[in-house]
Amino acid sequence: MLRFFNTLSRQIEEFHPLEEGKVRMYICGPTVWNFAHIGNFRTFVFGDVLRRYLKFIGYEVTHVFNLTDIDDRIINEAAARNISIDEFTAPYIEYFWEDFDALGNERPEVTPRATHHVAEMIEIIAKLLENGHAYESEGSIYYRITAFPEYGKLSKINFSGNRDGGSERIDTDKYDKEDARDFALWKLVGENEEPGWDAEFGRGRPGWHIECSAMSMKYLGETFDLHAGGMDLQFPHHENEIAQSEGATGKLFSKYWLHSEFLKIDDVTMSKSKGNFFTFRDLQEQGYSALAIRYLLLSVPTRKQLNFTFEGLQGAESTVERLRNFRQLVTEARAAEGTDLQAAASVTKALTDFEEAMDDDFNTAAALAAIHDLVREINTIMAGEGLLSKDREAVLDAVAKFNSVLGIFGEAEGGSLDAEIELLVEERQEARRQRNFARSDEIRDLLAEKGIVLEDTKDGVRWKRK
RNA sequence: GGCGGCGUAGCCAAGUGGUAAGGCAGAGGUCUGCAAAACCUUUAUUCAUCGGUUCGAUUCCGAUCGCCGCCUCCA
Repeated sequence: MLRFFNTLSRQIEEFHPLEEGKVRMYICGPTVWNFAHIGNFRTFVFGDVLRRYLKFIGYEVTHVFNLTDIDDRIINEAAARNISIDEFTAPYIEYFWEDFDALGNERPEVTPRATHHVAEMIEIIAKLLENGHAYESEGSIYYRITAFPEYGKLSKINFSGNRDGGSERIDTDKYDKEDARDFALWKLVGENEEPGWDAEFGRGRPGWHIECSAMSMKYLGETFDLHAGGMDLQFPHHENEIAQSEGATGKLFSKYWLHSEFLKIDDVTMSKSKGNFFTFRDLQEQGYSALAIRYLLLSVPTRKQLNFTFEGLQGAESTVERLRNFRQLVTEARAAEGTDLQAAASVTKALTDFEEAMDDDFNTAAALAAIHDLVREINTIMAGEGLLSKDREAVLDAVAKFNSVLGIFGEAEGGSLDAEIELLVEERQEARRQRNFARSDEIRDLLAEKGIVLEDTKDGVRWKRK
C-alpha cells in the first residue's frame, strides 16, 4: 500500500514516512483574478482525487488550498476602484468555486486568503532576517540564497549552466542584490502608497512566494506531508518556499511534492501566453458535460502531459455514459438470491487492481482499466445467467467506492418518474401491442424532443434522460 | 547553453527483460415491428530509427531523428 508515496518523493532523495493516520496537504491554486483554464483544473482535479483516495484508504486529510489574492494587479485595481481587496476578489473567487464544484471536486478544508495572513508572513521574514537568511537592501528584504546551500534540491536547477542574462528576474543591475538568484521577501512601498502593510522592517508588500510558506505552516505545521501544484510552480515558486520555510524553521518543509504536468493541444502546451486554451465554461457551452471533462482530465496519470483533443473529449462522453448505464443496469437488475463465484471474483479483482493502480504512483489510467474490466464482466453476466443478489450488492458497493475516489459516475439516478412521461411510455407500449406503429413512433419522437431516450429491451422499456 | 519529459494501433493511452491493459472510433453480432439505445465479440507478429548487451528487449545501454517543457507571468 502507498507505494506511490515513494515515487512522489523522487524529487527529494530521502524517504520520509507519513505520520500514522494523517495527511496534511497544501495545493497552490491560481491567482484569483486569472480565469483558470481547463489545464489548470487538471491539477485541482488530481488534488481532489488524491485527497479522496487518501481518505478512502483510511487517512485523515487536512487540505489547504490557496487562491492567491496578493498580486500587484489585484492590489492596484482594488485601490483604483477604492474598494477593499476582498470586495474586489469576491466575484472572481465565487466564479472559480462554481467551476471547481461543477467538476465534482470536494471543497478543501481550508481556503485561506493571503491578504489575511500578512502578519504570519512578516513573522517569517523577521526570523529570516534574524538568522541571516535574509537581508535588507534599499528598503526591501531579500532572501540570501548563499545561506541556504540546498537551494535547487527540488528542481535540480544547475545555476552555473543558466543562460547569461536569460532572465529579467535575475537582472543584478536592477536591484541591489547580493546574488542574482536572491528573491524579494518584502517589497518597499512609500508611506503614501496604498495599499501597503506596516512591518518592523518597513512599510511594504509581501514578495511572490512568502504567502505559501506562511499559510501552509500556519494550518499544517512546520513540517507537513504533501505539497502539490502545477509543473510550472516547481521553479522558482516551490524552490523558494522551501528556502524560506526551512531557512526560518531549520526543519524539513514538505515531505512530498507532486507536480501536475500540463495539457497539450495539438502537441502544443496549453497556456495563457500562447492563447491556446479552453476554459471549463467554453467546453460546457459547446455541450460537453462536466463528468466527461473530469474523466478526460483523469484518464492520463498526472505526471504525463495529456494531449487534449475533441475526439478524446467526445470519447470520454461515451465512456462516462457507459459507466452510468452500467450502474443503472445493475441497480435495476432483477437478481435472484445467491452468489456466483465468477461474479464475486470479478468484484474482488477489480477492487484489488484499482487500489494497486492508485498506490502505484497514482496510476489513474490503470485504475480506470480495472473499473472497465469489472463493467464488461458483470455486463456479460447480466446478459447471460443473470446477476445474483449478493453479487449485485457487491458490485454496487464497489461502484460506490470507485466513485467516492474518482467521482466519474456522477449522481445516481433519482428514479422519480415524471408522471407525464410514464403515461406516454405506457401509451406507446399499448400502441405497440396493437401494432399501431405510427402512434408509437410519434410518442417516441415526442419523448425524444423532451430529452427522453427509450430503450426497448427484451425485459420491457427503459428510459433515461439524455 | 543548463536541466527534464515524451515518441506504443485511426484517436486518447497503460505497461513489463520473456513475447502488447483499458477507453473512444471502426467492423461483426444479440435484441427489435423498424429504428434507436443498450450489451457482447473483434481490431498492433508489433511498441520512432539504427546499433549494442542478453538465451531473449517494446522494456536496459549508446547513437540518430522528431516532439514537448522548465530555466521568464502562467496550474
